[in-house]
Amino acid sequence: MARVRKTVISPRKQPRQARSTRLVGDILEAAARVLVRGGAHRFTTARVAEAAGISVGSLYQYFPNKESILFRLQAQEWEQTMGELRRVLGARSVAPLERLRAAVKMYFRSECDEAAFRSALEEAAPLYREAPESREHAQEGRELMESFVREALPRASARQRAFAADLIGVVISSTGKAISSQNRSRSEVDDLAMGISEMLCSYLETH
Amino acid sequence: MARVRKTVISPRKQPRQARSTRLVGDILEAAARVLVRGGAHRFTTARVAEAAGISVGSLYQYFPNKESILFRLQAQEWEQTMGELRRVLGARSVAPLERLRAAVKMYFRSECDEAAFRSALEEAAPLYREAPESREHAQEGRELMESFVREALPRASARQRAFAADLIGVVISSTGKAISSQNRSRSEVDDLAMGISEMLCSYLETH
DNA sequence: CTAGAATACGAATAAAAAGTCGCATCCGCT
DNA sequence: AGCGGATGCGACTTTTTATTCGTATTCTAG
Repeated sequence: MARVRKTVISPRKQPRQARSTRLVGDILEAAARVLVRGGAHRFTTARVAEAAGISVGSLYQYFPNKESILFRLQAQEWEQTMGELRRVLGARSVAPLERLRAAVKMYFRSECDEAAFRSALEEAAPLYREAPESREHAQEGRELMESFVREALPRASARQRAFAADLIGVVISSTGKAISSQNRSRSEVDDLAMGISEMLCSYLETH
Repeated sequence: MARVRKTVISPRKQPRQARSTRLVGDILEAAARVLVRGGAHRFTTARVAEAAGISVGSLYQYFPNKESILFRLQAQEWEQTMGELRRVLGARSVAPLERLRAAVKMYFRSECDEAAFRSALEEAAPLYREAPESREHAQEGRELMESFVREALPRASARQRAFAADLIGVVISSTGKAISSQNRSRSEVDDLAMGISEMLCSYLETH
């Protein structure tokens, strides 16, 4: 039973000159378009190269395989979203529950506005999820939630806080995925954000 | 822009004799094993046939394509889960909120106990999701939630009820998926079920 | 018992896709 | 200018997969 799925993601070679830096950027942009247009199913290196106006050979100079392109796309998205979440949840001048509400609203909106891209990326997740880099992202998310809960529930036990952080994390991330895969209107999404953050806040208030 | 993805799912031919009936059953059992073992990624008709101890040719006598096998697996699972949900949520002798708690617990447990199968099926969803039969399932689910909410919130407006049903449906189904894909222990899952149903119930109580 | 229908078979076909490699071209530096 | 490394190329190889179809076998009705 050798389950040796070694998911290699790290770039094959660093671009040194200006043209190759541009090339890597072009590949990522084109990859996003290809992914949105055809879903994970039709995402092939040949199509990406064609959409970027380059050859497959060039693509493989900087990406060791197809998965690494998808991972880079996901990583960019993750970085941006995490930055915004950190900013919203860490705003000390605002009451914790207000911050949570704002975070949910912001996150749901981003899932809604980029629904096609996010859901396609999610569909492709099995291809890059095994990479160690992906696990780090998950860990980062957990830490963010824990530090938020530490502030929101300063008098709770560590055990209670860990549970609350897990619960909130699961609810937000999973419903967020549902939203991007369901093609909902922005107003529907705002309503859902209201409802869910209300639920989460009243949960926190009673603990 | 021809988006003609005709997802055909309906069986090619009905089994008439006993041996072919058995064969169809064998295929579905083997398919489940293959899916669990290798994920959607490694799910091929050849592997299914081999695991079932038959030939590909026989497989294609009763299934028009690979997707239809996956759909049948999903449909079986759906039928069973919907039956149990209907039973729990429809138990008139129990208070509505109690039923909701029981339903969440039951659903989460089933996701946890069959995690490998459910998450593999979810991974394969893009292959059969487009079929009209799949949309019917979603509709069925929505109707069940609406009829439950009609009972739980008899005095709410139709608009409020529709929103509550949607909210509850989204939260339960999406967190359920998260659970099956995260390989959690049963006690963790029970705790989450408690937390989430508490949230949902307190939401319903204040409306 | 036997004809014809149903079933089972699996080699063969055709399509698609990942990734490589030898060669041509370009860039920056001396 | 001209050298060496960096870059870009794309035809080609290899692997994998879905699905078909002609043939052999098994069942069942009369």
